[in-house]
Amino acid sequence: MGKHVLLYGLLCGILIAALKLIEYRWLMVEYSVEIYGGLVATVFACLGIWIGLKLTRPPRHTETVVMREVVVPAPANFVRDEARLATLGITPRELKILELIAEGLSNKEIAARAFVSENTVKTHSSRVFDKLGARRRTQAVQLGKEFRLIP
Amino acid sequence: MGKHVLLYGLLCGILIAALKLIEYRWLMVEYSVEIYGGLVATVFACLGIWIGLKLTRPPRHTETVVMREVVVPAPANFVRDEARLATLGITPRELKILELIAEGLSNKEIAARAFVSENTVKTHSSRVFDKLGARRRTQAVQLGKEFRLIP
DNA sequence: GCATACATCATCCAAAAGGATGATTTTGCG
DNA sequence: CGCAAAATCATCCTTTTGGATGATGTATGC
Repeated sequence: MGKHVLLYGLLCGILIAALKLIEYRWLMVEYSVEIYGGLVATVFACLGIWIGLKLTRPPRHTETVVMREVVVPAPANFVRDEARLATLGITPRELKILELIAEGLSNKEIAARAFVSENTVKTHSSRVFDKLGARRRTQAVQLGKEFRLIP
Repeated sequence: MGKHVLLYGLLCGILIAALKLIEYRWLMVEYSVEIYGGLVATVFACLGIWIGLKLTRPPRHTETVVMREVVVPAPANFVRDEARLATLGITPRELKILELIAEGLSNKEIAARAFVSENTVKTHSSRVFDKLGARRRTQAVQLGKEFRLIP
């Protein structure tokens, strides 16, 4: 900011000098005042715009640490779309796996939690991906939420 | 915007009239040119600042509404938790990547959509995983939603 | 001028995920 | 009982993802 003020001062100085010069040369000429005024007006308008822009540029990192604990908008009113579930032909086990995937668990963790082998988890997830038309687990989660199969 | 231009024109008109008046009254007085110039400079500088501020003020409704057939579980009233974003130190770019991950895109697809290399996407995602405390992208999405960083 | 933050890209390596396929066991139902 | 759907597990192979680290360029702040 200090640099800007300095620059501003310098510019003003140069301007004043320039104006003095113009003044001495053109003061006698007709319409000199109008030209002079116009010049001053233009230059200062530009300068003003520049300053305005500088002033409003927000500082990059003004850490306004305001802790604000907000309860997550829990999907309390979640109702599973059983119809869609049926039309897609997704089995209960596959849905369970999808839910666990949505919780951000790895296949290994899901296997541990569901008391099955990791291979089984992979089979279920592959099937559910097929049925959802997903190619990745993140996509499966996205689609699962869209279809209201998982909260 | 049109309103602003009109207002600007009107102001200029009034100003010119005022200047004419001043001119006729004070042109004879000594130092009149200096005073005149100073006045013009001040007024136009203020005007410039005002215009600069107007220009940088983000317009209220720049967002182009694009209809999407995807009707996700109505996050109609989603408000990003900027405070949390700041405390976690997640940068805009990282947030963008997180959003694209949540849409179920692969790193390659994200790279294509964000016009960067896949390596860059991986860097951003790694950073955002670190900051979120996630080990997988599904987990990152889950946490991102919990923290209200993404819809 | 120098330190910092941010964004960008790269390389190497390991772990996880995904696709294809086949086999075995459970379970529900006519 | 016998069948079919569902669930379970495995193997092989490819792709994706994640971790660690370093380099470069560009702003910005002090």
